[in-house]
Amino acid sequence: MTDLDSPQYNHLLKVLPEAEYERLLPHLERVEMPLGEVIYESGGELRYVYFPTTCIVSLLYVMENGASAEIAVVGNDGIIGVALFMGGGSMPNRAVVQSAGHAFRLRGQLLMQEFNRYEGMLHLLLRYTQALITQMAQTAVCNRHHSVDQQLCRWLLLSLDRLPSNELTMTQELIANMLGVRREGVTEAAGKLQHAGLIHYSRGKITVLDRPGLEARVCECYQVVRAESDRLLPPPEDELIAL
Amino acid sequence: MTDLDSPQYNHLLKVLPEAEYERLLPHLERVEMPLGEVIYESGGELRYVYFPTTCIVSLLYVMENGASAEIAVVGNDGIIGVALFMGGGSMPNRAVVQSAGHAFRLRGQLLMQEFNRYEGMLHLLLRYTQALITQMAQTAVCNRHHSVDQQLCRWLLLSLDRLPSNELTMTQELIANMLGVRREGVTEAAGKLQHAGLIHYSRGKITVLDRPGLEARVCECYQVVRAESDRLLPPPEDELIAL
DNA sequence: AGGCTTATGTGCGGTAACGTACAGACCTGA
DNA sequence: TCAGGTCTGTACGTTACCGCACATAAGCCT
Repeated sequence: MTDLDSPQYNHLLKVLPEAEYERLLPHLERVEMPLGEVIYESGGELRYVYFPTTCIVSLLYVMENGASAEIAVVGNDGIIGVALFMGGGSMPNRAVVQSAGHAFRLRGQLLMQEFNRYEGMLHLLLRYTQALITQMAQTAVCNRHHSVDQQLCRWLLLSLDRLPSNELTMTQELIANMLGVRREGVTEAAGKLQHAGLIHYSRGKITVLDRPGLEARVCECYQVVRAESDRLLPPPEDELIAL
Repeated sequence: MTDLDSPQYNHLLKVLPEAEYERLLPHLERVEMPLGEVIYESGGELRYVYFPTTCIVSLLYVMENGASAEIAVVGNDGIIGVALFMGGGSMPNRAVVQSAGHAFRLRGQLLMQEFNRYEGMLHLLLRYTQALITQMAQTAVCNRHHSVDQQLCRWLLLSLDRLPSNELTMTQELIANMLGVRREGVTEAAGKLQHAGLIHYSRGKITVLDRPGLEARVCECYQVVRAESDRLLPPPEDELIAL
């Protein structure tokens, strides 16, 4: 397994052709990503893009009345700031650190140079964006058709996939914001999972005890997203054992 | 206003640089798009991309149990087959003709040549994809937080924006499939709108009588999608009067 | 005209999630 | 050790939507 502190703990940086990675390396700046930090505000300018390594970032949409919903989640499998190379200039949603850790950031201009000049970066980023689109679409479907219980399982598994351990720091209140449901709804759903022995949590720490158990309860949405991501961006070989 | 039968009735083809459009023109094949036709099946291969002119195509996700939900809608503002140039190869969802009409199709290989060789096409398509992403994200939020009434307004307005007339051929049953709700729910919501004098419908024909009235009832989601689309891809000048 | 199909309207009980309110548990720091 | 904040558990009435069942109505074919 790649070192947790290396930029290559991020999958995109890892699978980038050697030459392109070497060019970027001197410009990658390791930054702390504390819980709750807002990386981008909706409509804000895109100075930097971020390659998460040990953190997880949520793409949130916040509505006029303050209600919110998570649209997608990005960890060491991806990049924050897709709108930059898509040509949008600004993000249409907010990006918030959902799980503290680190990321490597890169000036937008530098990424664009690489994106415009060399095929490797372009194709890689576009493939990742395609996976991100799948995740968003699946979120829409899940919001419509599945219960809070199922969505909680999906959310836990998606987070787990992006973390080195089986423990996450996250209050039920925050999870509720992500899922766009009431805090009490999460309490109830989480209570069931705890009762079934699948997780253990206390005051903002959730430990997953039985991952297969979660997978048995989750709706199809999780597997769809997972399968499409794996198809588009095969995980680094040294992680295949963990599957 | 551009001729309904011209490829340039499609906005993307219209704003494409002259030289690139000329190159594509001989390869654009006008095809009939009958109501209900499945353009792509989920997971299918992408032989052609489609530039709708007078038709509307829905991107649908169909679940294991048969329930469905519309993720986005594409008309003369866009292109069907984004996954091709994103590198996915296959679509993760189904594309169905939601309103009959015509489109121009192009072999995937030809689009890719243009995409890889000339900047105009690449940047244009990426910007459109960014708008599509916004639409998907907003669909996810709308599914979570808004009532069937509001969603119906949004859906009608999005469809209306992509049609030359104010009449659409669409049963309540089909609308229900798109929104992922019960047919009876649509009946009720549509009844309210009809009662308020905003629309008139009978047996699969819906006529919008009072567009501003719909806009007054719709949730913020519609305007967000509309604004972002206009920002990323300004509509052709000869349509600006209609705003 | 008559019968079939398809589209729409309506009503009723069931349920999942909501809004609100509050109580207990735990953690931290004075 | 006590106070105050944060996190979690629980309870209750309300609402929106669901699932089903059935009635009505409009078009279509022979």
